[in-house]
This record gives sequence, structure tokens and C-alpha cells, in this order.
Amino acid sequence: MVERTRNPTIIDVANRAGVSKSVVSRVFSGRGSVREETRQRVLIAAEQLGYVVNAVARAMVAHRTYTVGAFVRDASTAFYGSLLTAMQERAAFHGYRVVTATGSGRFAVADEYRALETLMMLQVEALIVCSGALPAAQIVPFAKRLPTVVAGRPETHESITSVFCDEEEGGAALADHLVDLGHRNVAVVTVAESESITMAPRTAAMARRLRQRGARVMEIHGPIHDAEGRWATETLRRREITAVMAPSDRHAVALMEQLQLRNVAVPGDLSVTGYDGIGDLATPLIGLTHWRQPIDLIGSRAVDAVVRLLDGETPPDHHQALSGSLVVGRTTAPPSR
Amino acid sequence: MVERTRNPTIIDVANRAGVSKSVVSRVFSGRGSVREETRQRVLIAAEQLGYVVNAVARAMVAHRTYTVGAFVRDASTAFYGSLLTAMQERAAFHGYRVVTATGSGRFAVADEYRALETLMMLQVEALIVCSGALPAAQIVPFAKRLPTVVAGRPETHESITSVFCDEEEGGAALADHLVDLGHRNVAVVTVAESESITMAPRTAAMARRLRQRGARVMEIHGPIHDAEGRWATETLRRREITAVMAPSDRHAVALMEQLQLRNVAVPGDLSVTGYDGIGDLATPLIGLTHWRQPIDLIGSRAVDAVVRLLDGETPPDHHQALSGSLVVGRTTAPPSR
DNA sequence: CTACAGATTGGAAACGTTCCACATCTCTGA
DNA sequence: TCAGAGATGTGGAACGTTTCCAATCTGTAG
Repeated sequence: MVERTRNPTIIDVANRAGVSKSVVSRVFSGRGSVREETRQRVLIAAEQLGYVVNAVARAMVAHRTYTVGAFVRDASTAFYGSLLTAMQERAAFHGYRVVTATGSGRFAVADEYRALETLMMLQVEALIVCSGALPAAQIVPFAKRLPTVVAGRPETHESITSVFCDEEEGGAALADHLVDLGHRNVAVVTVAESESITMAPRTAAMARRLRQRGARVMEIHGPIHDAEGRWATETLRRREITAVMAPSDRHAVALMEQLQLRNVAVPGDLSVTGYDGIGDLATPLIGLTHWRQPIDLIGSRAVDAVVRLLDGETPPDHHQALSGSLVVGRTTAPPSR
Repeated sequence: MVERTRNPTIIDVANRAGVSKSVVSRVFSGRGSVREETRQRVLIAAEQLGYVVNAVARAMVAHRTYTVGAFVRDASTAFYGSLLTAMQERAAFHGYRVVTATGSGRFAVADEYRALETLMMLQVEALIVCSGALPAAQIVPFAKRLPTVVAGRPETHESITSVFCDEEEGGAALADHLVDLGHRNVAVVTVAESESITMAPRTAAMARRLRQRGARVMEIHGPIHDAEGRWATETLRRREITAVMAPSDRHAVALMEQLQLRNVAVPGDLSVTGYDGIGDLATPLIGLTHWRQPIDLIGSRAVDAVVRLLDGETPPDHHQALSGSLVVGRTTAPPSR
């Protein structure tokens, strides 16, 4: 069984080593000088007692926690999972920790606000907000008190720094790819803006570029699941649509599952494009044509920006737009008619 | 710019509200009684000052952080990502937070040990170890001081509680599935035990059951990547192998990518099985036959066990083995010869 | 009006560290 | 031998809470 005994403190170590607590403090914090022989005595005493520095007490007096708060809406998706991992890694590089608070999964703004407040209680030194949904107005009050960076979505409010991918670029590139292949009648699967702030401009960019290049565009409201699957496939067939652009890899794969069930061949009957290139769906086995976002880069740049803000510098780019790359797979081909 | 002003404290609020700090403390901690009118005055003062409770100071005096430390070897995989999310969610349900420490990704035991020590510094109240690699001997010293649960792998040491999936069951079920389909000559892709403690018994169970049921077994050391791909496919062909069992979905998909490049049809020429059923690789689009592990359940059960230990109860099952389920997809079929 | 119980409030100690001012020790060079 | 400088060690204040105990207030019953 676990014994719930009080942890040894700096004073226990001091007594055992026959020195004052100040010396022990200096040994473990690495500040100030200690005679080598004394230092060894302290280390041995600490070892014997199983002493570990109490970061809570240290944080309290030092007014520093070396902790960055990450607010993530739903960490279960590959997008946020990868983002989090990248941030954690980069933060460790700078000597910081990342503590995560998660929204409810449902898009309740009140919950998200409360999660941010929890991070404040934990005395995080800075905030990285990775929520496609939380509006800027909710973030600003926090940004006034802490260095705050929004990651993964463009945010033009002046008091908030942001790091994101240029959605225009990706949407346009995919649209160009399809038009170049000869598609002139394309469907774009859209998602409500309230669900994802990033996907709306993404699909808007697709539609705009398609029209610019003379293609006909039909918008389908996604996601396409079981019930809508049949309706969607029929519509696509009737309208003689030859390609569908999804707002994410996930949406694309869900669509392809429906198409597969209904014997619509990809890319034979219909070309399909995705968006993200994050996680396992980017496997060559599926071969989805998509726009790849440099998610790791977003994470590490966001952390870099936060660290610079903490150091009192202003980051070089207040709003950093990173660019992705087109990955052509086997789900797009020239139209068959 | 962000102003780095000192945060308001309980005393600032007390002064503004014209009461003592004890009263403010009682208002925010919810312990003890406060006259309703006073409470309102305090809340208003706090609101005006933008006061937020300092969880660090609170933790220090209360000797409670309501934090569980999760040690994860590599959070970037879908397995650990899902596990972490499940734990976080369940912990929140119990009123706890999860703080994560990550190993180096390389399998350096020293690094992993240091990560655990970091968690101790943070005064976590309990530990959940989710590393397939960290040996029990390294965990025991921590388990002596904190309630400790090992999640996702069996651990028979008496001072450690564990929650895991029964690897025997899954391996055997998949083997049965193949033998029932008529396969008599099967390859099993193995992974070094040092790389993953869970995969070794898993593949061992596969091989054992195959042999029991009269099939010939060939072991291939994985993973199968570019270089080995050609060799592996040739070997499989030469040995007249009709099915391959991978130690994970990921390994299975990597193998299938290689097979695809070399025009080996699945399941026409070769049946393939995976293991995990976690993350996006379980998509019907790929249709991988695999053993599905109830990862969310592992996470939440691990947290439940930890919370019970924290409450001083002994969890009902010291070692909990959960069972998974067989998912038959389109990558397995009767052998063609 | 008085006494008493219960509700409410205030003051002080404690938590485990860091940091500051100060004391002491050791060594160097005149 | 002595002064002074630098290295090393000590003790106490401070950080922002909670908690315990004592003090005061309020209301009720005798």
C-alpha cells in the first residue's frame, strides 16, 4: 500500500546534512556558491531522504511557473493531437511546460471561457489558444493580462498574436489542380462557420477560385454521413458533378466511405480532394489528394512567439501565415466525360 | 503590449471590500459561512479587480494539487493521444487535472525517469504510467510514494495497479479467424520487446494459437519499411505464405503500402490483419481486419483506479484485463490456393 | 433585560521555497 | 602579521493562500 507520509522538505535535508536551509536551496536551485564538500553532503542527505524539489513552493515565491497554458477545444482529433505534441516538444526545448485545458467538446463558449480561467488559476505565464471556435472578443480580456497567441487560425485583432496556415493558398491550389485536370462542374462541401472558423474561409477560397477559372460550383452542406450519403450521391450524379472538394481529410474520407457503399468509383466516377494532411488519413494507402498543412510548424512557431513575448520582445511577425503544400494522390483524375 | 503587473491577491480584494482576507478566502473556497451581503461585496470587489484564485498558493497550504501525472512515452501516436484524451476527460469528471510528461521519444530509460521526477516536483497526487517500455523496476520507487497505475500494459508487480487489454485474447482471436478462413501458412511480424512491451506477448499469442491449430508460422522481424519491403514480399511469395499478422494497425498499413507498390493484392494474394482499432486507420475505407482495443475504457478505468487509491480504497481489481473485439474487414479472405 | 447559542468576522500561524542582508571563514599580498 | 576581498554559510522575511481560534455580533428564550 501507498504510505501517505509528508514529503521531506528542504529543512529535513538541511538538518540531516548539518547545514542551513539556505545552502540546500542554493544546491538545488543552482544559484549562489556552495563549497564542493558541502554540496556533496547535501546531495547525499537528499538522496537518502528521497527529497525532490517542490515546484509548487518554488513557483509561489519565484512568481514563475515556467508553464504555458494551451487551450484546445477537442484534443481527440489528429489535428489538435499533433499540434499539442509539437507545442509540448518545443516548449520543453525552451524550458517550459505545457498544461492543457480542454473545452467541453460541445461548442459551449461558457465552458471554454471557464477552461481559460482554470489556466489562469494555475498561474500559467502565457496562453496559446487552439480553438477554431472561441471568438476573439472572449480572448482579448486574457490577452490583456498574459502573452497570448492564437494558433491554427487567423486572428486579426491587434492585441493578439497569431500563427496559422494561409487558407486561401490551399483552397486555391486544390481548385487549380482540379480545373487543370479538366473539371468544370465541382461540388464543395461546406461546414457551418460556428463549427469551425478555419474551414469556412478554406471552402470559400475553393469556390472562389473555381468560379474564377470558369467552373460551375455547387455547395453541399456537410458533413456527409449515413443519412445524407444517399441523397448526396444522387445529387452529385444528377448534377453531373465530376469532383468534390471536402473541407478536411476527415470529411473527404467520410464521403469516400459513402461513395464506396454506393459503388461510385474514385477517381473513376468522381474525383475527391481533402485538406490537412495530418495524422493517419494521409497514408499513401488511401492516396487522398489533399493540401498538407505544416502542423508541427504551427505548434512550434506558436510556442516560439509566446516565448519571445515572455522575454519581452515583440515577435517579428505579429500574424504569421505559414504555407502548406499540395499532395497529389490517387483520388483525383481527369473527368471521365 | 502586455502589461506585466502583479496579479491582485486576496488581500487586495479584502481591502477593497472592507473585510479581512479570511472572509475573501471563505467566499472563494466555499468553506465556512459568510453573510450574503458581505459575500456580494467581496464578489463585486473581486470582479472589479479581475481577481482569480491563485491555485499555486492554494496547493501549497492545502497540500493538494488535484493533479494526476500521466507519463506517456510518445504522445504523437493515435494510441497515446486517445488514451490521454480519455484520461483527461475522466479525471475532469472526478475533479482532477492531468498533467503530462513525455519521454524523449527515443527509448532512453534515463530520460523517462527524469520525466517522472518532473511530475513529482509538480506535486502530482498520483501517477499513471502509459509507457510500453519503462520497466517495472523503474516504476516501483515512485509507486512506493504515490498511488500509481500502469495503463495499457499488463504489470504483475504487486505494488503496482494496472489496467490493460488482454493481449492473449486478441492475438488468439485473430489467429482463429485466419485458420477458420483456411490459412495454414502464416507470417507474424514481430517487434523487439525493448521497443514495445505490449506487442511481444501479442504476437507471441498469435504464433502460439496458429501452431496449436496446425498452421505453419514464420516470424518476420518488423517494421516493414521501404528497404525491407522488397525482401519481405519476395520471402512471403517464396514461402507460399497466404496471410500476414501485424502487431498493430500501423504496421499492417505500412506493410500494405509495400504490398501495393509491388502489386500484391490484399486479400487476393495475401490476407493482412492489424491490431488496435484506434484512430483513423480503423476507417471502413481501408477496411482492415483487426482486433479493437477499448482504449477509452483503459483510460477511464485507469483514472478511476487512481482516484480510488487516492480516496484510500483499494481498487476492486488490482490488475484489470479488459477485453476487445474482433473487427472483420476486407483485408482477410480465404487463401486463393 | 440578561444570558446564551449560533452565525459571522478578524488575526495569526503555517505551508516550502527563494532571496536578501549579514556574519564568518579562507586566502592573498604587502 | 594584518587588512581586505571573495567565498561560503546563516537567519529571517516574503510569496498568497487556508485554517484554527478567539472575538464580536445577532437573535431568542427566559
